[in-house]
Amino acid sequence: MKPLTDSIEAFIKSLLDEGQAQVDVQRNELAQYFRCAPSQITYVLSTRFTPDHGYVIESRRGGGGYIRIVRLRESRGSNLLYLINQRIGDTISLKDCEAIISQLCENGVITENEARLMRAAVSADAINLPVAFKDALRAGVLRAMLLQIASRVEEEDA
Amino acid sequence: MKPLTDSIEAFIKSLLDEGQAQVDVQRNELAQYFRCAPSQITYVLSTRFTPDHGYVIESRRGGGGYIRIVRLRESRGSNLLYLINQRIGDTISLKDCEAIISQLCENGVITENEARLMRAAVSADAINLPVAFKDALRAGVLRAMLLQIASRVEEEDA
DNA sequence: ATACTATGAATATCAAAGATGGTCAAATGG
DNA sequence: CCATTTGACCATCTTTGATATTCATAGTAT
Repeated sequence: MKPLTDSIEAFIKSLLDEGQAQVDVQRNELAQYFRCAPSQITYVLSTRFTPDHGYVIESRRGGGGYIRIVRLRESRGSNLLYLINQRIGDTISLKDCEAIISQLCENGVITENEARLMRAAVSADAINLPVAFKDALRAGVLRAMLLQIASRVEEEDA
Repeated sequence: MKPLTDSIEAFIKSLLDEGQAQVDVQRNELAQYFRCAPSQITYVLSTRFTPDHGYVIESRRGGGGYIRIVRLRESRGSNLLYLINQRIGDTISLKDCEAIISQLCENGVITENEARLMRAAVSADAINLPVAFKDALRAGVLRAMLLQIASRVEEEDA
């Protein structure tokens, strides 16, 4: 008996294979379709659709709520997925951050203004914590921003 | 099923997009149009048209009553300084951050992509700390980014 | 005329109900 | 032991309805 997890995973991926970079699903609806507990859906998403696997999840509760599964784009030139999953660990220094941000800017992945914003967000001023925690916090902030960049739809560019 | 709130919000914004800085509506009339309880209108206004979002509401009860939605168009510099020096204190909630970021985007101070980056930087995921500290850290990160934006104002003003 | 009152026409408030998704630990199964 | 599956409980967002408040106007008493 193949576990449900695999079917649910395959089903979601089939939705994404229709060319879209993202799909919205309703947790309860999906759960009903597969006759399983709603938390099963959460389980599949949290084990098979992580940034590690090249996806991010956003969701909204309440009436009209949804879960959005976004496929991260393969970065051209700059290896965003590598940066997110390997390069940044639990902590990262300010210097390393700046190197990464500058590189993204030079490769045209982000604009000069976006680079400035990112530098500000990871700066020592922004992160007002004991030194021991700064690098950990910085890792989280940088990763979140890189995930955002990786989920941008491929289009305009500057 | 998209929630009514979103449609009502969009409708009001479309009214404002016709060049006017303000628009008067009648709560009951709007509610009838959307086939919802009048208090639904109040709900939308109080959650999506706050001063942080860049709007103020005035209203009058009784015969000939109305609700006036005024869009604030601040000069960029002064609004930024207000946000940096007054609005953001030692702590700020995620919701308030998001309102402020949306407002900057709607007023053309930042691009859509920059807004996304900023939201990512202050998101719950980015700031991996005990709840008690999140809001304090967030204030630092947002302030640092706003300072960065303020420092570019001179150059590209139209 | 002036002041007061009654009435109807709006909006405000607030709590409850409804509609989602999230979390976590326990049960289950290979 | 590890991955899956479930269920009870929680958090958040939307929608509604009952009740309170405010305002304009018409009517009434003096």
